[in-house]
Amino acid sequence: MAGIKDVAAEAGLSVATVSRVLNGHPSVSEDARRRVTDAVERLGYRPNAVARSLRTDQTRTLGLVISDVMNPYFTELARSVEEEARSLGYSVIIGNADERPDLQDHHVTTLLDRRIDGLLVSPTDGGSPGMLGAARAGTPMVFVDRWIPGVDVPVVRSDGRAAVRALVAHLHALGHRRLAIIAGPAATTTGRERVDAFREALAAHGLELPDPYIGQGDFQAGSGRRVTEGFLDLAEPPEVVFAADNLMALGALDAIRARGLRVPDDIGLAAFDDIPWFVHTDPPVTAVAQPTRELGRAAVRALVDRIEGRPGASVTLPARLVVRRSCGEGGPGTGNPLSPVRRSTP
Amino acid sequence: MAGIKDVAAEAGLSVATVSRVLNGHPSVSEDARRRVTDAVERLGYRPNAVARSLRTDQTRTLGLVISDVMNPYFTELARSVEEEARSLGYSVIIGNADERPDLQDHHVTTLLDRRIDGLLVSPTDGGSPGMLGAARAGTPMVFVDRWIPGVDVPVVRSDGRAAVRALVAHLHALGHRRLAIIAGPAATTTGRERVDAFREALAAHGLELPDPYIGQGDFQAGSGRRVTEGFLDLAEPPEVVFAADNLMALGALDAIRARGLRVPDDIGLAAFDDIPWFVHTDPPVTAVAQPTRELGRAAVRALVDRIEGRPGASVTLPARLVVRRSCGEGGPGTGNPLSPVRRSTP
DNA sequence: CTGAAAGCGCTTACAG
DNA sequence: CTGAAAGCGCTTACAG
Repeated sequence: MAGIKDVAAEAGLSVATVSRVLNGHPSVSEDARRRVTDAVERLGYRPNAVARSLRTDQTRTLGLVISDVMNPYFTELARSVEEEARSLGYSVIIGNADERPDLQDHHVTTLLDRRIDGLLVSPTDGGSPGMLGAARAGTPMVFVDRWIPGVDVPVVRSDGRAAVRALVAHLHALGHRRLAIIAGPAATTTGRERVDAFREALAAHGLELPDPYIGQGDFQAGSGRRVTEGFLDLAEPPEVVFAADNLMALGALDAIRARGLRVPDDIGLAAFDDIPWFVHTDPPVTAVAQPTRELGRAAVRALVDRIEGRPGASVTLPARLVVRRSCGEGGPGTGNPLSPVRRSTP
Repeated sequence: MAGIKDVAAEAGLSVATVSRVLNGHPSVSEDARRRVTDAVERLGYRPNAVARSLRTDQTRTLGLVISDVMNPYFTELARSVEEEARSLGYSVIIGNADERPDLQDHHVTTLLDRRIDGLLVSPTDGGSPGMLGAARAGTPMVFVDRWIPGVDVPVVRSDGRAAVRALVAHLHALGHRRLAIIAGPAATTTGRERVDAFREALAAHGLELPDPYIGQGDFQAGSGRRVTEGFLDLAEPPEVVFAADNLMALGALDAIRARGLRVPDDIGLAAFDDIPWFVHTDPPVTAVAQPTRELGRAAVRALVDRIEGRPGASVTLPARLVVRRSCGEGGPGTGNPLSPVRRSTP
C-alpha cells in the first residue's frame, strides 16, 4: 500500500509538503498542490489514519456504549448518533453492553485503549469502575438516555413525566383502577424514574401503587414475561400493565397470549418507547414515544462541543403519549379528549 | 496518561522489558515480570492501541458494513458478529449503509483508512468501486447474506429455496393461486434469489408469476407500502403477498390496514426473515426464518481464518418456514402436513 | 513556500 | 534475560 513517501517521490517534493496539501495547509504553492493531488490520484494513496492519530493525538472517533442494541429504541438512537457524527466528521464505534455491567466496562476500556475522542454512554447500572474512571480522568463524555447521579457529565435524555401523567389520565378515564408496572432495573435512572412518574400520576388520581403491582424487570423480554405471569397469578390481577420499555411489553404480550388471554378485554397493556410494530400488534399498543432521533443528535452535539473545548450542555426533551387500542379504548375514531396524540397509521 | 516509559521508570527497567511482559513474551525473569505488573497496577497504565497498531500493522478490529441497521435481521446479525469477534479477541466497527451505495463506499473507505484487519460486508448493490477495490487489493474480506458474483471472496449466507418451496406448497394447499411478491433490489443477490425461488416453486405447482405480480421494492418499509398499494389497485389483486424482507412486510401491513382491509381474510401476507414481533402482529405472520446467529458466527470465523492465513470457506445454511396465520390457515392446532414447522408462541 | 528532522507510543530484531 | 536503537506513517515547529 502506497505511503506518504511514495507520494512525495512521485510528486518530486518532500513528505512535509505532501502532508501540507493533504491537510489543506494554506502556505503551499498552487503548483505543488497540483503535483501532489496528481500523485495521490495516480497512486490511489489514502492516508493511514492510525499513524495520523498517533501523531495528532486525535482519532476523530466517538465511542457509543449502549445498553442493548437489540432494543429498537437503542438501534434508532445509535443510527441517529452515527448520522450526526458523520455530518460532523466523526466516526462512531458502538459497544453493546447487553445490560451487563461487565460488558459495559469491557467496551469502555477497549474504546479508551483505542483513544476515541469522546464517549457517549447509556449506563447499564449505577456506574461500573471503568466508566467512573473515565469520567474522573476527564475523558470528554456525555450520558444519553440514562445517567449516573453525582457524576459531572452532561445528560441528554427525555422526560416522560408528562406523557406518563397523560397515560394514567387516559387509563383512569377508561375506568381502570388497578394499574401495575413492569419496572426497569432500580440501578438505572430510567428504571427508577418511570416507576416514580407512574406512582405520582396515580397519586394525582387518588390511586396507590401497591408492592405486588410493581414487578422487577431488567428491560429485556424474558423479564416482562416472568413479571406478567406473576401479575396474572395474583388473587386480584391488575387491569392494566405498563411495561417500562418495549422489550418487556413484548414479553408481557407473550405471557398473556400463552394463557389464552386477550388484550385489552382480559387485561390492558401500555409501553414506554414506541416502535413501528406497535401499530400492527394485536391490538395496537398504546405507548410513550421518545424523540429518539433528536436525542441522538443532541447527544453528539453536546459531546463534540466538549471535545472541541466548548461547554456542552445537558438537554431534556419531552416524550409524548400515543394512544392506540391496547388499554380498552374504542380505537381511532372514538373521541377522547384525554388522548393528546392519536395515530392509527404511521 | 501514563505511557510505557513511565512504567519502565517506575519498574526500574527498560521499555523493551516492559513491552515484553505486556505481550507475554517468554524470556522475562519472574522478578522483572512482577515489577512491571506492579508498576502497571500502580500507574493504572493501559497500552495505547493506536501506537501498537501502527507498529504491528494490525488493529485486531473487524469492519462490518451492513445494508440497514434498522432492519432487525441485520441488527441481530451485527450482534452475533460482535459476540463471536469478541470471543476471538477482535473488536468490530459497524458501518450502516442504509441501502445506499455511496454510504456503503464511505464506510468501506473509512474502515480501510483505519486499517481494520478484515471486512465483513453485505453489499447494497452490484459492487461499489471502493468495495471492489478492497477485494482486489487483497483485503481479507467475506460477504455475508448478500454477495457479488464474480468477486473471489468467501460467502456466508442462507439458502431459502427449500423454505420458499414449503411456503408455496402451504399457500397452494390453502387454495391460493394468485401469488405476488414484493421483491428486493435486482442489484442484490438476495433480491434476485428470492424472486427466482418463488417463481420456481410456483412453477412446480403449475403456477405463473406474471409481471404485474412482481413489485419492485428496496427492502425498506416505504417500498413495501407503495408496492402493496399497487397490487391492491389491480383489477385482479393477488390473494397472497410475499414480502422479500420483514421491513417491506411492515409496509405491506401499513398499506392493507390503510385501506381498511384485513389479513388474511381480504389478502394473505408472508415474509422473508422472521422476527419476534411477527408472533404478535395482527394476525401473526408466516415467515421464512434465517439462522441469523449462526450466519454471524460463521462469517466471523471465515474472516478470521483469512486474516490469520487459513483458507476461510464459504458457508450456506438452510432457512426454514414458520407457519402462522397470515395466509388464511386455521391457525395453530389445525393440522396441516405441508407446514414443516409450526410455532404459536416463542 | 519548502525541506530536514524530531517525535507520537509502541514492538522487535540485534547484541550482549 | 535485558537494553539500546531503529522504525511503523504520519505532522509540525524550526530554519531557510
